[in-house]
Amino acid sequence: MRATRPGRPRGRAPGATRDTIVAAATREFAARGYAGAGVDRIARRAGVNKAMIYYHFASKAGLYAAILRGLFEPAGEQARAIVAADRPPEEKLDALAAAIAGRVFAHPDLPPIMMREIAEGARHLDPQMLRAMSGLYHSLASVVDEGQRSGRFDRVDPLLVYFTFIGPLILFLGGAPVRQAMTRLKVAGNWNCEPAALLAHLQHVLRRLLAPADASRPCRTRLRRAPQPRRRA
Amino acid sequence: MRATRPGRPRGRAPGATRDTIVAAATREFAARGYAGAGVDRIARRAGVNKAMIYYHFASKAGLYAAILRGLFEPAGEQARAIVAADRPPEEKLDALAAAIAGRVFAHPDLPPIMMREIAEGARHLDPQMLRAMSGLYHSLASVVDEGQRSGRFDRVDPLLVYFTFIGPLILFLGGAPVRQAMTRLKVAGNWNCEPAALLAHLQHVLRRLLAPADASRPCRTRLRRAPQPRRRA
DNA sequence: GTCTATACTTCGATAGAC
DNA sequence: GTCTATCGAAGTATAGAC
Repeated sequence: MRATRPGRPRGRAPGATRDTIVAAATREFAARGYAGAGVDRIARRAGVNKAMIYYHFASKAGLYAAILRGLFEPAGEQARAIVAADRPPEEKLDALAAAIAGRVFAHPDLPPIMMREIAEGARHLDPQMLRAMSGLYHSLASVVDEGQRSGRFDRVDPLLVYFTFIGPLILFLGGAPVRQAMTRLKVAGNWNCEPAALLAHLQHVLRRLLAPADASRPCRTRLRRAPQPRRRA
Repeated sequence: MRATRPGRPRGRAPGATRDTIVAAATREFAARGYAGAGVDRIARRAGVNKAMIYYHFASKAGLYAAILRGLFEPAGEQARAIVAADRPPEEKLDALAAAIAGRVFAHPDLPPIMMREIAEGARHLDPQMLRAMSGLYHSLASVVDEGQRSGRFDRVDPLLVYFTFIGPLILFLGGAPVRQAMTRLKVAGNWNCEPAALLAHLQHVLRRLLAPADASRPCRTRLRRAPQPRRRA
């Protein structure tokens, strides 16, 4: 462990400048998107000279990629550990949901960044990062599959299960500023709830969704192969 | 009905230039966001001179606002009509889901634009448009409330019901390009399903979520007032 | 209504002193 | 590692002819 060098501006420890930049840039990218973010603004936010950003990260794109790596990559390992555990699928599902949600709660910048990255067709994501993102889905899918094979879960397309969980999670948390604006507008009484309540709700939804069906009602949500109906490439 | 004037470039009907610009700009904004979109690129996409955009819309911001108005405002009326109908709440809920989903299916540019606007904290949305957006929620909330009062629906926070529906819808449809990229990467077997299957799934989720609970199990997802746990203003 | 040419600004990136 | 100064590209917007 090295001590802070006295001669350094603001008395920063080695490597601290880099971290400061990453933190500031994460917030800037989350708030304004890749195109909307300004290197000048990031530097001002971080209290760092703009040239330092290029010294450490070579380019705006390099900085952005470094941030995405740090946000997405660690998530997969945690998920894999949960899947590998020796527990009933119901518990694994709850644990998986809690782990993913906990990660997002801890990183409020993640939802806006993910929403934008999705909206942009993952333009800034290299194959490696795409794999990292899909790993989360595969973890959940394998738990769902496990439960379905043993007859403890109803048959529902794992992809739809995944989006049923991740969709509300991301949109709700990323939408907090909008809901605040609506609350200020007196447009509704209560436009928010605690993170813990959101997680409990999503776990509840998954349990009800995957509860074995009554024999009488056929399941309508089966996996289907489909042509792309969208016009954009 | 006026005929096309022969002297006009490309033989456009009056008002057609404006519509052409709107169509091209919608795709550009959906693909690259407000900041990322270029007036030059929009003009090129539309096959129109850049000056015409300023002639019709005064500014990039004006063009964007016009597009948002056209996308968001008509949605609310359809929803209100469904709520007002004399039908059991289960059917209203299904109809509401179908109407909202149908609108999004018909406008593939809507999900990316909404995701970005949410991520940006609705920076480009004026109070009027915020009200238009919240109207959709209020319609669904009143149906949920109706069903809960009559004991046909389980007690779940309407806000969470709303996000449980809209979250997967937006994220799944907006994420189609990303899933295509993942399919190309051979990262998973099937990363897609038909719109109709998605709608059926979401209706199924809502039905199961709102099905009256067994008397034995207490409902954990109640509405709560909460302080803002997020650091961004 | 349409087009050309251009003014003005912002922004990513670099050179070079310290 | 840090800072100042600046270049060049890209982008929004306008003036003015037709």
